[in-house]
This record gives sequence, structure tokens and C-alpha cells, in this order.
Amino acid sequence: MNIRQLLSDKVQAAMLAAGIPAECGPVVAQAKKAGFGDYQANGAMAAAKRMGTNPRELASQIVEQLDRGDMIARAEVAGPGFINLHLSEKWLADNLATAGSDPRLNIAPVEKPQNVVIDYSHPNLAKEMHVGHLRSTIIGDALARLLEFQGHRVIRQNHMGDWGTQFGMLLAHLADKLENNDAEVALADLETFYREAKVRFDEEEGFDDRAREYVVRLQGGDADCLKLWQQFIDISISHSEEIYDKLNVTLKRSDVYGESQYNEDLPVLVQELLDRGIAVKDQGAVVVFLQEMADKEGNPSPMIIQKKGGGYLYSTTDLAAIRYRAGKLAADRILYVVDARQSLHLQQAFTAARKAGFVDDSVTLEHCAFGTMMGDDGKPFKTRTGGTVKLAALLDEAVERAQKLVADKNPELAPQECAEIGRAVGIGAVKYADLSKTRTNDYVFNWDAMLSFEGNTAPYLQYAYTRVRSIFRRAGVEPGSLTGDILLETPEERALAVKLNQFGEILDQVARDTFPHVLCGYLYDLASAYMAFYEACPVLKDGVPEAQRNSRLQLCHLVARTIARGLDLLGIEVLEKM
RNA sequence: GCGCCCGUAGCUCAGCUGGAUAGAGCAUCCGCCUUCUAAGCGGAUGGUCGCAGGUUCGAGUCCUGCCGGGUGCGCCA
Repeated sequence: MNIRQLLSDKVQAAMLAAGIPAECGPVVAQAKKAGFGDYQANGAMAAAKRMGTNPRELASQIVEQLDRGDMIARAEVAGPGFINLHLSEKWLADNLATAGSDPRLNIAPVEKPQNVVIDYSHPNLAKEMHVGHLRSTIIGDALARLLEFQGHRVIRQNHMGDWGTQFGMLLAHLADKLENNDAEVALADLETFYREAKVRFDEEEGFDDRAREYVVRLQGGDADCLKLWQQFIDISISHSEEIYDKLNVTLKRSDVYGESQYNEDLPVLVQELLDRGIAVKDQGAVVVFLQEMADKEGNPSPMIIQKKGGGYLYSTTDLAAIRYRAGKLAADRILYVVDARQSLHLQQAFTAARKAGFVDDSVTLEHCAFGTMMGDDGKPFKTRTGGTVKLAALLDEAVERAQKLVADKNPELAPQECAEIGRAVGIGAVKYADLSKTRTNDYVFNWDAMLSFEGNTAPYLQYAYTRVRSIFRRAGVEPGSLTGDILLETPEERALAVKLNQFGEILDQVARDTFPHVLCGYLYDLASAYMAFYEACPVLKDGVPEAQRNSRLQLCHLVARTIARGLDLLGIEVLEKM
């Protein structure tokens, strides 16, 4: 259910009935302030301006024409021409009852499911996953979960960096290790393996030639060489999978479709673009000149798709990938969860792909850009010694810190419980800290803030959930067995009911705009509304009438389910106890 | 030089298609636990929304110019 959409439709209809042109939108939004109702329609003022009439009078006419149904209890004109809309308590309660008996919480799957390709995570298999892969991985995964829940056919594409010249030195090094039978051991630490290979490449006599030889053999399709490469890739993917498991990320081996998958298509693609005159030879290289992205002087934006030596670039691979996704995968929508710094490259790839006719106009290409993770000093997040922070180490530290906090706060917990809670809280904190910030901005990584258990954090939401669960444990009531009317008598109950009913419109908004922080903000508001309710509305205490107790238990259960669902869509776990 | 992003409370951040008195959290101060987990709740303090113009009934939001920070720009990915 999408309240804002329902109200927009109603107000729009009323505006038409009042003789207002269809181009004038209803401009319905959640009310900015308590006392202005639940929602407000601001469209009357712009419409009056356009029609040259009095905005307050026009607003009154809209209100007169408004079909309130059983949804809107009151609609009143305020200020210069605002229409404040108050939802009916009966309607709110009825919808909560529906949500209560619906596994999907009264959120219907979309009517027209799309094929949505999401390109995210894409680590480089030559190296271990580091913090630079974190944002893409968890933002992309949240979007994948959400769109899937909405009923879209989500196709995850892990565009791993599994190709390129650096694999020459890695394979040469690996071949030597295999000879000594210690390949497994060496590959256990990819970072060290890479460093060793690099050192040999830079310093060891003749090694660089062997590395180059391996590149040629690899690209030439030499069977032995490919076998070696495959072995390296397999182990490397396994390392990534370990991280995905720790992170509670849904990416699987079957989602891996790395750069190497496009190898055979690259010469074909370049030749085709040359034949069609979309690409031209320039200074020995093959270039697509994009007049569509020309600068002020009219100079087209150049995109090199083949080096003068004949080698291909990531721009070539990206074009091949777009064609594959729009064509073979039949995508309606393609999301690229990629660092904001690659904005220009992606715009070029998108523009060139459209120019080449690789994607139909009906297909959207969206760069879900994200900023850089910063340290407390405001500079890119690094280790104390200035090195790259490995993801595995970062996650271990998160769990360690969380476990310590959990043990301090709740000493009665058994060590095993404490460990499990710490794991879920630590990982959740890291993910939520990232997801709750506007993804296009840089954000400051701060252990204390994300683990502080106060404010808009994962632990706060997880705690709200455990508070609900605790009530049910204490009551000894099976949540599914609850019956009876939902009563919205106090301001806290009513506010909570409105929030609960807004889950659907938030999901629609996030699915459309691909900004997960909006969902985080909603969950925080919901949890806050629950905390206020919890303080003001006793559930199990003496003197609470049976009907009220039943009603409140149902509200509690809906809160728990909504928080759990919301956090699940973000890839964050909930706990029975904290 | 050109392009893109950012600049909101001491700090970290919200502010959706322009709308009513710009909101949270942290920090600081004041209250609330023999009663459902106080990892909580209520309240107070704190802002010329980088600066200057413009558009209009109305601008944190749109336009122009500046200042400050980040990032990118033909053969790395």
C-alpha cells in the first residue's frame, strides 16, 4: 500500500472535478509538522497562480470535490492554500489488520515486474577485497533485496576484475609455487601473494619477461595457462565468498560474470563499431567520438575502445557488458553501483551504447554512484600506516568491538550468545552506517558513532526489535494467535499506526530513486515512534484491559515484523535478545 | 583550462516533484528506573542553510557569478 499515491490520486481527481488543468499536480507529501494532519496537498497554490484565482478559494473547492471515502477523516484548508489531510483511525486500523494477516505486510508485488540487472561489488580478483569494495557491495545488495521483494526479476552481475596484464606476473608466480607444491598455502593470503609477485616482477632477473609471456599465452587461449588462471580465479572467488558470507550479502558464485566473459566479443564489437562508422581510427587507436557529450566549443568527448597496440580497455568491456545485459539478459533496467569518480566513464559508455543501438530507449541505464569512505581525519580511510584496509580485517574488528560492548552492557549473557549477538550487531553496524548516509556523498567512518547504540544506528533498531520480542516472551503469547480490533486511542498509538502504514510508500520511493538511506530514515522514525509508544502505553502491566492489551500486542508484532523486514531488505539481521 | 559532486547547529548527518516556525543524533545542561530490557524516554541550549545577486505569492531546494573543498578529463581499471 502506498498512502501518498492513494491520496495523490484522490486529490488529483478532485482538482480535475474543480476544473483545474490536468498538468497541475496535487503535490501530496507527508505533513511537515504535527498539527498539519498526516499528509498535506500543496498543489492548490501553484494551480491558482496558473489560473489567476484565489488559492484559498481554489483549495476549498478541491476539498469540496474530494472523495474522502473511508480513508480521509478530515481535509481542511490552512495558511495560503495548503490542504491538510487527516487519515481516519478506522482506515488505519483496518489496514494494519490486513498487514497483520499478510506475510508481505500489506505490500503487494508490483504489477509490472521488470528485469533488473544490478552490477555491484565487482572486486578485483588479483587482490583481496578491501574497503573500496564495501560500499558497492552492501548498497548493491540492499537494492537487489528490495527490488526482488517488490517482485522484480533481479539479475545480479558481479563484474569481477579477472583479466588484465597483472595476471601475467601472478600466473608466473603461481606456476613456481605449484612446482613446489605450496600453491594452496601461498594463495591463502592473496595480498601477500600479490606483493611477492610484484616484488619478483620489479626485481628478479628475467621474471618480467616470463610474466609478459604468460599474458600472451593467456590471451592466446593456451590451455595450460588457462587452467592455471582458472585455478587462481577459483581460489580468489572463494575468498570473496567468505567475505560475502560474513557480510550477509546475497551474491553467489553463479552471479559472477567477470570481465573475462567478454573477451571473445571485444574484437567483434570493435570491428562492428568501425564498420558502422560509430568508431574511427585515430592516432592508431580506435575511438568513439561522442558529439552528444561535446564541450562548449563543440569538441566531442573521446572514448578509446582499442589501444594502438591492439589491446582492449575497460571501456570496451563495459560496452560489451551493456550489450549482453540489454540483449541476452533482456534487461528493462540496469543499475551500476559504482564509485562516483567513474561518472564520466559510465556516461560515455551509456551514451555510446545508445548510439550503437545496444540498448532500447525503453531500457534505463542508471549510475547509482557513491562517495568515498573517509577516516576521522577527513581523508580516505586507511590503516594507521597508510595502507589499504582489508575488508576481512575491518569486519573482524567490528565484531570484536561489538562483542566487547555487548558483554559490558549485558553481563548475564552466555559467552556463546554474546558472540553471536556481537557478530550480528557489529556487521549490522558497519552496513547500516554506510547505508544510512546519502550514498552520493563521501562519508566519515567512525567506530564509536556506528556502535554507540544511540541515534540512527543499526543497534538502536535491533534493540527496538528485541524490546518487542521480550514482551512476547514475557507474555507467553504466540503473536500469530492474536485477534480482536486494533484500537488507536492515544497519540502514540495513532502515530505508530501511521508510520507502520507508510512502509509501502517508502519502499516504492527507494526502489524508484535507489537511495537506501531513505529506508533507514524510515526505520529509525518507526523505531522512535515505537519507543515513545513503549514508554506511554503499557501492554502487559496490571490494569490494562484485555481489548487494549490485545490491540497493543498486535501493534508490537507489526512493529517487529516491519523492522525485521526493513532490516532484512538492507541485509541486516535482527536478534531475540541483546 | 573544462566537467561532475559537495559546503545546513561545536561534531556526524536528514531535508523527496520549490511550500507553513529549517529537523535528528552526538556533545552540553535539566528531569524520568522497587512496574513490559534505562543499549531507553521527555525537555532545554545551539542556525545570517559558504558569499552575492536573480526568478516568484513563496528559495536550504531553481538560475547566474564568486569563494572554499573533493574528484575526474585519448591509449590504467
